[in-house]
Amino acid sequence: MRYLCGPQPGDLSGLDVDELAALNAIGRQRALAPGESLIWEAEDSVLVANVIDGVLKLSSNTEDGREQIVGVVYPADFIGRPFGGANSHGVTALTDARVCLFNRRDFTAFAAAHPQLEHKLLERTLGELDCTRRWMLLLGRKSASEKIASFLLETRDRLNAPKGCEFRFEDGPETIELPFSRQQIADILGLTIETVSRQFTRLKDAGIVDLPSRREVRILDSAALEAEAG
Amino acid sequence: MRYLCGPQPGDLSGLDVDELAALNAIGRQRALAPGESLIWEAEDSVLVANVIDGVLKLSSNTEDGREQIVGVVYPADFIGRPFGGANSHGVTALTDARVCLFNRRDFTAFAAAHPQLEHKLLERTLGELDCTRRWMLLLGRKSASEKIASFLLETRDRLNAPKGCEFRFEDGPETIELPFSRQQIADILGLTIETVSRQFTRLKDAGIVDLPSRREVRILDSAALEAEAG
DNA sequence: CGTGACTTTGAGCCATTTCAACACGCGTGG
DNA sequence: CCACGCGTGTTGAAATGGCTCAAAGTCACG
Repeated sequence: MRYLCGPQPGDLSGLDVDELAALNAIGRQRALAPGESLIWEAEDSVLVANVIDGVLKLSSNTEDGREQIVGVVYPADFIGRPFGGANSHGVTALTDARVCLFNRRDFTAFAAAHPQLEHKLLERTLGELDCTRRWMLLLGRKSASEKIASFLLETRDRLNAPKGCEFRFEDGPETIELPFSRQQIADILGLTIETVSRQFTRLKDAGIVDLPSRREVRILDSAALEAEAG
Repeated sequence: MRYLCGPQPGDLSGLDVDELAALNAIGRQRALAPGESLIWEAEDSVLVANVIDGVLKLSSNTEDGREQIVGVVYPADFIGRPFGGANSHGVTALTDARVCLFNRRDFTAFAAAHPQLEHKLLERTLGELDCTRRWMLLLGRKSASEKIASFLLETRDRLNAPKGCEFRFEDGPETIELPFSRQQIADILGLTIETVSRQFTRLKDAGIVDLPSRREVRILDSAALEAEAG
């Protein structure tokens, strides 16, 4: 069960090599430091971007400052609204990141010339919609412990996503390096930072995970985690 | 602010009339009674459907029976996974409904022949993704009273969606006819049925709404509702 | 080392859930 | 026409999971 959205079957890497090169040619690259936001400037300025490297969050906020992270994007993911309306979510780098920006005019023209791209984008977007909807079950109906367990499993799978074709026959204790602070985990799961912290120490005390450092989690008993995930 | 997803700018009604007719020709119509589910049968059987009439829910469930409604679809909305993977959510009629079903083979062929359709579908899907993400803020971060207020405003807007081009200059007390039971409202908002009920009577006691019957809500003070929506 | 940001831990509280009883509306059948 | 039963909704009282507030602990970095 995957929630946070990663490379889908309709990954853009499925594009022709020369198409990809052409696409990159019309974009300009930009580096982001952790905490830095991509602001969608003027109307016909930057509207779409492709993540080259790093991890970014999409977030939604209430007027009084509460935040909900509504998506986490990894390399090869697309962000932005290719067509139509104003952009609706903040986009902020969680790690050092590089993105490739396109302005609307160029991107629209490119899409028109390459129906293949639109098709891939559609497949990708449908996949993300599915992921996002699954995540709603977690937000609306799961307890704190279920949320944490689901989150850890999800993040492990996401970070282990096959980059090449390495298969992983052995899955003993795996250490995952979280690109998130406790506060960000709380904002992903709809919890408070204290609850996240308490759940982590509970899992550690139960021998289900080990916490070598603030940003590392070593899963010792993934069966137990899966049982907790609900 | 709109959450539940309705006709987007990329509404399929933007298709040519003859294209729409051709699309309808390759589908078969099916009627559903309230509570009846659309099951996605064999691999290359029904995979996509277009809502003609009625209201349906998309829902996600935990193994132990908790449910979260992850989307509500109205006439002219599309449901299903046009390409790739297994369908991930249950689809159940909330009212009497009619849908137009397509099997994958036909639909894929049609899409290939009509790039316009894919484009519209992409716009539509991007819009739904935005709506769904906004809904996550509600699920993860809002209190029961904020959820209820948001829900009522959202449902009012959705049910009042312009069918023709009638503008509504006067917006005095409006009665909305909910296509949802209390339990379904709870499953949309990630609450219990009791909490939903209590919030409704609180709003009634405060003079913000009137409740002529179980399925009707008359909004008396929409400003107050908006203030509560967070 | 010292400073500041982040994290953990504790204690009390409160919103929502849980559990349980009751009310309403409506169709069926006596 | 009324009695009955059943699904649905409401109301109450008690329990509780997660939140809030507060303080102490860690770590990275100058």
